[in-house]
Amino acid sequence: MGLDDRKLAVLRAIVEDYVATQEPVGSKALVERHQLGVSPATVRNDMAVLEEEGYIRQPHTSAGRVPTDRGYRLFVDRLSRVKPLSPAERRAIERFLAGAVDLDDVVHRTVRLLAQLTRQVAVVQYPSLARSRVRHLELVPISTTRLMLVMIADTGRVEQRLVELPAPVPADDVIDLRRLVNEKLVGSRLSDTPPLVQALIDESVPHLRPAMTTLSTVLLETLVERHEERIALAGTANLTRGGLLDFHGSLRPILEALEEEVVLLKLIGEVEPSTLRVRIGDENEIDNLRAASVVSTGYGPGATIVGGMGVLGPTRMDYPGTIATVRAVARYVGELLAQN
Amino acid sequence: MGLDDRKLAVLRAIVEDYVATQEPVGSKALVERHQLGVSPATVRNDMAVLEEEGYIRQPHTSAGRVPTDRGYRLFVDRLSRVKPLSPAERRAIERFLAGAVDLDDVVHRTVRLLAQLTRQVAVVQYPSLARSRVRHLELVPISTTRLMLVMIADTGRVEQRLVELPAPVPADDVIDLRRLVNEKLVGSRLSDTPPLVQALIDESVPHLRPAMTTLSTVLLETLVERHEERIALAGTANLTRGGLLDFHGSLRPILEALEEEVVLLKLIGEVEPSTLRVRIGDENEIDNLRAASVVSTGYGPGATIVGGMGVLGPTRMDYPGTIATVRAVARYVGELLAQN
DNA sequence: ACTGGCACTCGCTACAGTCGAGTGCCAGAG
DNA sequence: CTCTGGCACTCGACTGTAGCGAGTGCCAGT
Repeated sequence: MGLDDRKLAVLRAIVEDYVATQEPVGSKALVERHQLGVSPATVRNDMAVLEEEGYIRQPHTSAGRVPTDRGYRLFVDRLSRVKPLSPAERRAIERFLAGAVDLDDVVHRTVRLLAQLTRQVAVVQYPSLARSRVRHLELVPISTTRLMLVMIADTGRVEQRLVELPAPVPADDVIDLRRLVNEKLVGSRLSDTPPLVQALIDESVPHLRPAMTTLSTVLLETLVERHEERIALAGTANLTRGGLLDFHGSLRPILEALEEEVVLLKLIGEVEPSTLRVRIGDENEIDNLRAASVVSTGYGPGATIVGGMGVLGPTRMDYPGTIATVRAVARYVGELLAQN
Repeated sequence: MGLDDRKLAVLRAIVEDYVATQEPVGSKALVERHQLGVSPATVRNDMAVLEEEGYIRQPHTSAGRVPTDRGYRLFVDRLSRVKPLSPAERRAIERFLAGAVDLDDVVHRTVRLLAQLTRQVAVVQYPSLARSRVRHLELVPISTTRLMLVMIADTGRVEQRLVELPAPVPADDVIDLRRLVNEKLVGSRLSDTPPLVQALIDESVPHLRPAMTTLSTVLLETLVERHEERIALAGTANLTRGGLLDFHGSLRPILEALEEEVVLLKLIGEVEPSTLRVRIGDENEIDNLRAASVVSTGYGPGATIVGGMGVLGPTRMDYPGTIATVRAVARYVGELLAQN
């Protein structure tokens, strides 16, 4: 229960040393590397208490201590101070993102940047369509029975889909269709479109109705319900950093999880009003990731949140550093989006 | 030099057994599992010759033999018969690809399919823009000084880019611009556009020239020169299959290579008239992949080739099976593209 | 409440010995 | 000339033993 200040200091020291050295840390080494002002024996007693409370554990009887997931949690919640980014890092972020020409480019650069700065796996969700507004819809005739539907969202995201029309539609009608859908849908949230789309069908002049129905179906099915979310990933090579000591010796489950878009979305897509989320080991809902930790946050222009981004690494990671980096990158990207 | 038929049969047996068991194979086991019709001693003599010629080697003095890259090469070139796909596999391919609604979808499904069937890492290049023809160019005004340029290629690929205009351009002029670029460029190969684009600028009426210049720059820079090629990847989790025995114990270099688009393009993008290419271990130009083999081929509607696809795995892979799968998938995708 | 001391645990390393798979070579048979 | 059986040899894998040392828990003393 009562964890006095020194015990907390000991826990902090253990976490820091273990993260740095990747080896179980013993009482003697601890008093040497940190100014705790007490003897190893005293530290041992504190350690015994910490172990009893489940914050640290011993891999083997004759080894030092290692933080448990619970220990990391306490560390993150109460013991770590935010580690301010170095000017060099700030500059790197700015420089890296400044050159982006495109939304795709922004996302791409961001994910690489995150991976590089944290030396871990980075995940970035494209601005969610559900949270975007329609800026423009374009219909491009490919043949008399085929249209390419292009949707441009206010976040800069562009999606396209081929539409197979039930019957040939002359060029003039395509113009009408384009005008209609734009009039009705521009400015609305994609998540709010279903009723609007229905109205669109109902209000169409009869000879346009079949085409409009197909068009609407595609609009709803693919743009709203399906593809919906896209994800960018980078830094998987960083998983091999710890020489397989992290992740309980097998990258398999991690790599598998990273291949599933759904899983990734779960990881970083659940954007809550809260600013930043840290999930440590067991706290992950996804079984395959029980050996990993995830630091994630939402991003977007101003206070709005249009998507998530995050970083995945071993539970034994530099939490303060990672948190600072993720937060900073998210803010920069948000500012960048706000400019457009 | 003279490798008589039996020696070749021995080599084939060694490759097959080693691929299957992942363990060095000895003379005794060989005669047991294959009907070679001779005694272990004879096989040993043959093995000695094969080793001298560099087709196999011994990991340790008291171990069995393992094929060398050169051995695999000989096996692929002269000893393996094509392994026909099982009907189940054929059906899987058809079913998997049939549901595709979109080019993106096709590529996405293809890469997953390849990874699943071969149980290795799969790479698919999107239809190369350089090899595509322009079907349509669309300009969507975002603001008075911003246009969204959308290009639709005849392969179904769609690319977009934001264009920052040097000065505001009224809506009417946008229409003119659109007409002009479409008149000039539709139907032409992207790789042939540079001169056409130049002509476009020269022939523009003066007041459109600045806008046209910017537009052309973007067109060339981003669509032709930069993004250019896109790549889809799947199955990285399969790298962990061999329990790190493959790949000389470290996935690091492989994962690193797979993160570089440029590298991937080198892998599968160099599409030659030849139908299918197998690069074994050392034969790879990319240092990081010296421990891996790559089976790649081009694909496209009919005889045209619009992109590449391939599979990467340990040198110790099932070449006949992989080759058959890659070839079959590429053909199906080609047919699918031809239908559009 | 902290400290020094001490006995104890147990993983790691080194070393020796055994086992066995696999080889190379050779003499003899076909 | 080719193949075979036999035999001695090599060397990695595995086992068991022993010593080392980091680290602990506990206790008596300040």
